[in-house]
Amino acid sequence: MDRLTERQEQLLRLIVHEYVSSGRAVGSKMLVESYHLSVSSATIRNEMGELERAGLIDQPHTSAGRVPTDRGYRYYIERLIGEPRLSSTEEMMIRHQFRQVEMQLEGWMQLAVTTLARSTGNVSVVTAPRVQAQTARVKHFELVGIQDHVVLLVLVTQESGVKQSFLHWHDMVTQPQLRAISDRLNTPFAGVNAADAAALAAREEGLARLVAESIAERLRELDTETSVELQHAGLEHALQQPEFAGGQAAGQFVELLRGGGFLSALLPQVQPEPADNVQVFIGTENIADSLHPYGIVVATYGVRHEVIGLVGVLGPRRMPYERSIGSVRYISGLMSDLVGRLYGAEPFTTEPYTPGRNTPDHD
Amino acid sequence: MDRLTERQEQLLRLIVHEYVSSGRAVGSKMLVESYHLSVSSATIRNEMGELERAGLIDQPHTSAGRVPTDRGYRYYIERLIGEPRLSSTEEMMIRHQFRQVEMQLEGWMQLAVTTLARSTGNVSVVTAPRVQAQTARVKHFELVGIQDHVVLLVLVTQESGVKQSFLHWHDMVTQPQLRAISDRLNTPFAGVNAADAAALAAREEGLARLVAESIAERLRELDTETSVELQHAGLEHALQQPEFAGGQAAGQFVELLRGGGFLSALLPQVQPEPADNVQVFIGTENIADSLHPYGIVVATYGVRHEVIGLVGVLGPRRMPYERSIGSVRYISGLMSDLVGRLYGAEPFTTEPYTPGRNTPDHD
DNA sequence: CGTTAGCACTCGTGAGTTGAGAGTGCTAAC
DNA sequence: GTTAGCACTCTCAACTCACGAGTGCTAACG
Repeated sequence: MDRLTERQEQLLRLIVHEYVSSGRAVGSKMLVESYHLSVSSATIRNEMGELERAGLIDQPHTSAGRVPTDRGYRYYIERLIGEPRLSSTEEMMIRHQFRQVEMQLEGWMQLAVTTLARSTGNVSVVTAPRVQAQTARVKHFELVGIQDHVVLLVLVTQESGVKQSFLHWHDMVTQPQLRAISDRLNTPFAGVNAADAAALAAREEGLARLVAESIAERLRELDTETSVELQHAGLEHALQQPEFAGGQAAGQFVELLRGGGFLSALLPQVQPEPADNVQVFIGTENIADSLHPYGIVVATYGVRHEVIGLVGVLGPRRMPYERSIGSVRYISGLMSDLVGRLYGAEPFTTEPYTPGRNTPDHD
Repeated sequence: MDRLTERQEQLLRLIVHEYVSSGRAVGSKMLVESYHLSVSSATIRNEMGELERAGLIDQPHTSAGRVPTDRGYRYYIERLIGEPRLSSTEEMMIRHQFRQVEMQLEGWMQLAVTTLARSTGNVSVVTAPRVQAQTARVKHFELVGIQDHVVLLVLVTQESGVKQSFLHWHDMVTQPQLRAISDRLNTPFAGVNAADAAALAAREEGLARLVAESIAERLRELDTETSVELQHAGLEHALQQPEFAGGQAAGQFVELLRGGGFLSALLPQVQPEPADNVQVFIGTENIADSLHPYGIVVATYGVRHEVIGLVGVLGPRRMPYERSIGSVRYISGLMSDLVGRLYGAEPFTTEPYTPGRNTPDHD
């Protein structure tokens, strides 16, 4: 499509703004009046005709106002809003809240998702950062007796992942016994991957074998893990939107979000790198049909090539993209920074993480 | 209120059934026709007048049919449905599903909540069983080096609770160093409660002090822990209900459920013991105003006096109480049984857990 | 040639209107 | 105690209808 004239762009901007905030199709006369434009409504109509021919806006029916199309939103985002940022006071307030919470991933995620929901008035989602290493390798494991027949296995991998599971053993288990196994096996298991661990397990007997097998099992899980946990917040906002008035649409939306279909539909179209790169998918731009009714603003966060999580905003196609992009960018930068501090100082880091321009560099 | 006549009870039963399934106020003529009653609609009207005078049913407006009041539902539950059970094939299918899942609390809870939601067509909730001991005492702790400056503390209490937290230390930490601390402190800390732990911590220095303080902190958390996690499922069902048509009501509902206000509103009115005792709260019977619009069917599950969790169904006042009670009772019995197996064989158990009559005793 | 006033036309929306239907209570007869 | 009949009430869905917001087109204007 060719570049629009200055005035057409201005017009498109107004239409998007007005439609997003009011939810009703916007007409020429109303636009002239409420924005005190210096041209008549007839001129606006002519220009609107242009925009419609360019496929940027659409009318739901004759004699209704115009509504932005997916392409219209796209043009708006690409060329009309630049790189939106939150106001500095807002950034400060968010930063301040993050400083309150202790140095724990859980808390950060929780805070990120609620902040984002509040800031955008839409549903926000976040996933835990996932280590990108192809194969998990043992760093260290520990056995803790919980009950006579129950043992807790805590497995720490070289990728800084911690995984725990309960083992049930038919005989009584004592702490010294566990200590002995742990002492004997930790050395041969160091640096071992799932396949190796399974091989090692085959040579063991009794409880030690159960432990070794369980380690192999956990490693396999870490390698093949696809079920990333999705946290979300702000569902109550979305349900207020007229788009979800009928129980039908609302039900589908909730199902998508909670049933887990959302992530698997979204992930294929998200570029994992570079982090903090905000990506927007509007309506039919989404690959998966199930996402067509929605607008999505996401960014990945984390340490380059190593740990990557997802943070984003989900709502009806009619959503405040400018604000959402700004918020997602800032939150993702913040999360990258925090995760970088947690993982960044590690020896296995090969490339240092460079904070993006939206990352707070002083506090 | 005095006992109703046989026919009045039958009538109330029909009204409840009809209203719950149709959602529309039920009138005399319609009742006579669709249930082929052997009396005329006029007689029904007279009887309905009685029921209305007794406060069991109500008409939303003149010339509308009747709708059960909270007291009407209460009467229905107390005297008209006995002790509802699921069909044996249904119980079998549920039991079968539980057998598929591994011996892990997480999985059980997940399964319980989804099964209950599907079975009742409403929102279901479940909390993890919480140990009832007044003061948590250390059984054993373990330190695992995660990174140079990060240590994972795994604390096991005598009540079989496992709690973990990350410690950040300004200097580099090695595994032998951790081993030394763990060896030295595990003995004096055995059986210690929060206050004692804090006292012991005061005598330590450096990293050991950090560890000891963190243990004391965790114990204190276990003692005062009020924020029980609530899992829920079946939100999509509830949103289909006409009661939640407007975004307003739906938003409040979601907020209640996810904002955590629900549990703190519910808990004060739930009797924790005995387990598997199904309790029903209808509309204004709920103490908290925020719960007035809803009907709630809950039971506690777990081991007597020791570990207690909550499982239940939440929906609009118009909900299938009979079915919900049956489902909740069965699921709670199942969960009690499972938790009993996990905790029951423990030495700290003083009274053996006796499975209720709804507990599967053969499999 | 861009802009604008005027005009004819479309069509969704919301406010009334209206009739059908479902409901009720009451009364008198069975 | 039951029921047929009746007068009455009130919701609901359908229908009409005028309004207004919107459009595109055309002709005139600077």
